[in-house]
Amino acid sequence: MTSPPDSALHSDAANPSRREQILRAAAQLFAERGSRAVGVDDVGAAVGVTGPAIYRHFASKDAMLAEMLLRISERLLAGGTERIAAAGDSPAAQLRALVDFHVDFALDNPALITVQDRDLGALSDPDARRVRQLQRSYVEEWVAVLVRVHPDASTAACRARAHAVFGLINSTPHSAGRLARPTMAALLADMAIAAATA
Amino acid sequence: MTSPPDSALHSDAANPSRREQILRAAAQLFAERGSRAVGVDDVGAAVGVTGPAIYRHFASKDAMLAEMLLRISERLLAGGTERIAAAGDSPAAQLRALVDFHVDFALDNPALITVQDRDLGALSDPDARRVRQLQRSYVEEWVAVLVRVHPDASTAACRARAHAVFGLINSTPHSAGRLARPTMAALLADMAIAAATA
DNA sequence: GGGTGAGGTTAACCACCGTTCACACTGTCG
DNA sequence: CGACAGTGTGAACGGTGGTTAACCTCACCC
Repeated sequence: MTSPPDSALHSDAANPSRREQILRAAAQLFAERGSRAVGVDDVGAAVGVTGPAIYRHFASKDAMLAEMLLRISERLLAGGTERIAAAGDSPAAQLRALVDFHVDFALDNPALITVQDRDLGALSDPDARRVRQLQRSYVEEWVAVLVRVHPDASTAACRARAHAVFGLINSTPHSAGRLARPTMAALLADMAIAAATA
Repeated sequence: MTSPPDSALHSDAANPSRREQILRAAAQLFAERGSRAVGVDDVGAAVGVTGPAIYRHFASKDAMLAEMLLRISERLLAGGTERIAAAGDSPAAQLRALVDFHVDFALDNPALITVQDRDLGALSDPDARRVRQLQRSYVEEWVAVLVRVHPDASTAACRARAHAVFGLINSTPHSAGRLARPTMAALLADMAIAAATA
């Protein structure tokens, strides 16, 4: 409202639509308190409107959470696919690419990381199924690479390995901002590679 | 009820008091759905009583959660202290002792691990402070060891390292039971050591 | 200039859930 | 036997919070 240039009707990263503002604010609040502890009034207040105004943009509070989690899973899966393709054939290079990608994502979106594994259970059954399917696909990308890194290890072991590496990298929200971003990124990536290749 | 030997009035691990049964059932339910999504009636039903019966054993639902989290933090802190003392002077041996301890704890109590970092925010302010203080003490035990393992690294970096290792080991609830317990324990411990010493 | 549609507001509705209450049952102890 | 403590029950209360309804306003456009 104060800034004149709102070209069309929609978002542009720097000038996000109301809908986008709501999703971002909700992600932040959900990460801090958990989705069930955050009221629609809280989300509204965070973007300067009242609670019921939310319903002009989302069918329900659950739909908001569903869209949030679906987007995260899709971004991770798409990003993983892309990075693997760009990394060439070497398993080590592919692993490094995946690690770097996931570290960047986690450092850029700590709130999303938190919500993703805390509030999955709050989704409706069909939404939860869809999100889990995307997550599974992403995990399997990692597993495929890890199987090539450890030719004599079982797939199950590689899957456990992948989850462990996710846990390591996703610890970011817990050790918030005490280290400069590049330092933190390098530390996490080194640890992740070491754990994944141990 | 089926087993005759209920010597005094109280618990004995195999024959836990009603109070203890409630805490265990609640931990399980809280881990599965999140404390705010679990009703008092659910907890009651899980031990074969109605919801209000809970109040014969706990002052409130929040008090239940508080006791649960306090116990976890205390067990971790006490266990860590004990294992370090028993490990001798070598930093590498102390690290190995901490890792083995934490891996065992996580594999034995996946539900508690989940609740601990998902529902801390649901605690009342004074309870949350107390739990965080215990957690911090436990983290600092790890940091002290890690500082000796990495003499030229900053304390802040070692703290981030500790959180990352926790994330790695605490991934257990996500990769539930596909691997035999000893295999899983060895895998996690090896990865944790590799990450911690990278 | 009046119809239209997008986006907000306030007030009300309603379901759910933590908590309390009044009462019942069962043992033990004096 | 009768008090009493411990534990459980069903019913009721009250707050919270998601959702809907009715109404308003403004930008836009033929």
